[in-house]
Amino acid sequence: MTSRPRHLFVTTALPYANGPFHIGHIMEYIQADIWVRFQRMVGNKVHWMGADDAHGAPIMLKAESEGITPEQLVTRIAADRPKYLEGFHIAFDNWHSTHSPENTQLTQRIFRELQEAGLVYVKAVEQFFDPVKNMFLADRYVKGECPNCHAKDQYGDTCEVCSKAYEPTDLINPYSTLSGATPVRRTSDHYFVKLSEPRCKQFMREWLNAEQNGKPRLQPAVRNKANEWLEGEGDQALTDKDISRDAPYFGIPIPGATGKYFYVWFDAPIGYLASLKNYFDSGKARANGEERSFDEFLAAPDVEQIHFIGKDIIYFHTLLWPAMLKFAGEKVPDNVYVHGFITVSGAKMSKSRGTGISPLRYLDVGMNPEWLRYYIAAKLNANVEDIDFNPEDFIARVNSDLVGKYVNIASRMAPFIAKFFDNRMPPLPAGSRGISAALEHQAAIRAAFDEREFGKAIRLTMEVADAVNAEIDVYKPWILSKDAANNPDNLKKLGEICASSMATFKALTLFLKPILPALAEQAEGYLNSGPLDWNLFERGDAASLLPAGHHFGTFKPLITRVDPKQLDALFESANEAAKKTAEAPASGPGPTPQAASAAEITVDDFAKLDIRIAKIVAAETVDGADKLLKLTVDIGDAQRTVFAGIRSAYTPEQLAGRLTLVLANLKPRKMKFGTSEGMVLAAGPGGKDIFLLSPDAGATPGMKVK
RNA sequence: GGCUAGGUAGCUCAGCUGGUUAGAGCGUGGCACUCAUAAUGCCGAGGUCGUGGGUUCGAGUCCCACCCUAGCCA
Repeated sequence: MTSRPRHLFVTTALPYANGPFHIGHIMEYIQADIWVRFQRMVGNKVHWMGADDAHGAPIMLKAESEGITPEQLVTRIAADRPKYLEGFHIAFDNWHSTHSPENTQLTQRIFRELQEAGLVYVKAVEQFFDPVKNMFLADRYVKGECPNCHAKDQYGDTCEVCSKAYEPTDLINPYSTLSGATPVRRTSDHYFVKLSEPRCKQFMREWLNAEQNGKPRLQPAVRNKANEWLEGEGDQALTDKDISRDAPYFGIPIPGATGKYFYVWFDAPIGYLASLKNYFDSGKARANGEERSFDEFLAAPDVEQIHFIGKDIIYFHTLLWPAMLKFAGEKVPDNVYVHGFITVSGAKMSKSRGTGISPLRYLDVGMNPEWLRYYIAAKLNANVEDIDFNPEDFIARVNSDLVGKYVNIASRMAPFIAKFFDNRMPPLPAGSRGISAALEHQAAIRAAFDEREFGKAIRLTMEVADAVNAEIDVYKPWILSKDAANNPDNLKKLGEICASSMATFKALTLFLKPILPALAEQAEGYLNSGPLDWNLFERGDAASLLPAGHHFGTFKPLITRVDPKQLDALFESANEAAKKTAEAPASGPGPTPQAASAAEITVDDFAKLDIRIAKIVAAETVDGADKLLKLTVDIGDAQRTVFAGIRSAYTPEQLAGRLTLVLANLKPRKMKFGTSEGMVLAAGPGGKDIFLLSPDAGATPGMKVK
């Protein structure tokens, strides 16, 4: 507050425009949104840009399979974005697209500047070419037999069976996954950025290890990782980056090179700048108080350029992107803040297993977006760590902290204030545990927000809330209120605890405001305070928090508790949605839902499934899991333990001794209760309607299904 | 395989540059209270800080090895 405001150009990773947001995107946005709101509350100027990452072969192919143009696909996906962003109170200043005139212009400009800097060269590359689709094939579109262990149907980069890495051209009997055709080798000129050049490496070395505002610009884990890539030797050495793709490709044309396009990862980060340019050109920046032009702003030394990203794209943001900007003569990024992934109940997100949480479903089942914001904030810190969404933990955390501790303070004081003090602020007592705690912690809370240690900010905030609740218990206002009407001493004491509680409540509202903007706004309504910001603590004394005589608004319940049933609904619908996508993957307007079936696979794909007749030797319930049964199955040559989510439809007694089908080569999965070594096959929508498959008479355990 | 990080109470996590009986919240057991959205307060149980070595007067905190988890190897 005393220093000049910082000017922050903030971005979050551009979501790939071939699908809707998932919980991972939302987590990143929530992290950045909290940070951005906090920065605004301490008086800094923030410009937060988002955009769709629209280019690349996957989008082109997906559009083609739906019979629409890539532009139509991208437009359709983009149309859904506001639902999510508004739904979770994500306050971007601008949302744009990499498929835009701004991005074309900037990308081509940066490319030319890199050329002039002597960092671009052309080299012939031999690659597989699909003679049917008439296009070059990226590694993931080529499959064949592993040259090392001879496993069939391995991708063009590494073998999933023996983990051997190789070139796609090493595959035996390769085929295109797009057409099935045998690809031919063909040579084409590609453009490369010379990252391996000494001055380039020297720059990256300096950039990676530099300090920013007296602190390392990168988190230590990120810096270590990037340094490792940068300093690698031999076959680990940093290689030049291939930045071109041949037509057909959905992307930005390379100037002066017919039939060549920029690889999507070249123009994607430039999309940050394109969104910023669009923000300036459309007048939004000016409306947001920024008087400079786009070019002035981008080059200004006082503007900090900060990227929030996930740990999967560290390479691009800490090596390629800074180097691109540097040698194009642009200002380089100041910070890259990296976060981990979000898991659900310890399992990695997986649409096919239905463990992911759909953000839209979350809103549809009526859950409060601020619950999720709070929960995620409580788990976030500045490290590159994965965080886990645990349903029980979620309920406990939200209900206990937000309802039981924070909102409860206003809720338990409001009636007294209305009844005994004409809904006005009584005079503060000399000492107050709550206010002291708030004043003591406010600087640390502020620092924690700035450092993205949101979990720490919340811990400290809850300490303040605990202090007030304990203080209320000492005063016992419910006893004071009994004769306060004709006992001046008790009336005074009642006033003290009301005043202390409400002043602290105001501070707590401020602390939580970056995380809970809508709730804070309601609380501000009751506090009749106007929008709170960190100026509240400028004077640092208790009396300035909330002056005596201040008139409060009408108290209304601020937030409801989480109902466990809502979480059940969330996961049920997630499971149903997952089943639907499993049945009709990316089919768009094709067959009707009832007729929907899975995408076509080959006999070879089917052969990968080791489905066997199995005898259920034993079945038992699992303590602590009301959906699971623990089954011991005989699959011929072995007995396996399998956990099956069929308890809603079967009792252990119904199962013991019967035959069924088991997928025996499913990767074993560790669960809270043990390891599940296979999957029992069943059909049905769920609940009581789950139907286990059975073989006809005569089948014996171990027989393979084929 | 190499590398990067992490493994602290049932659960989720704090523990700064090594220093007295290792902390919090949730959950759990008991008590108190009833103003409040069955909210709140107090007391208690619960950890050989992944394992094994080492350095040190002293290590969850430093070093080595190993095990497990996650991720990266573009």
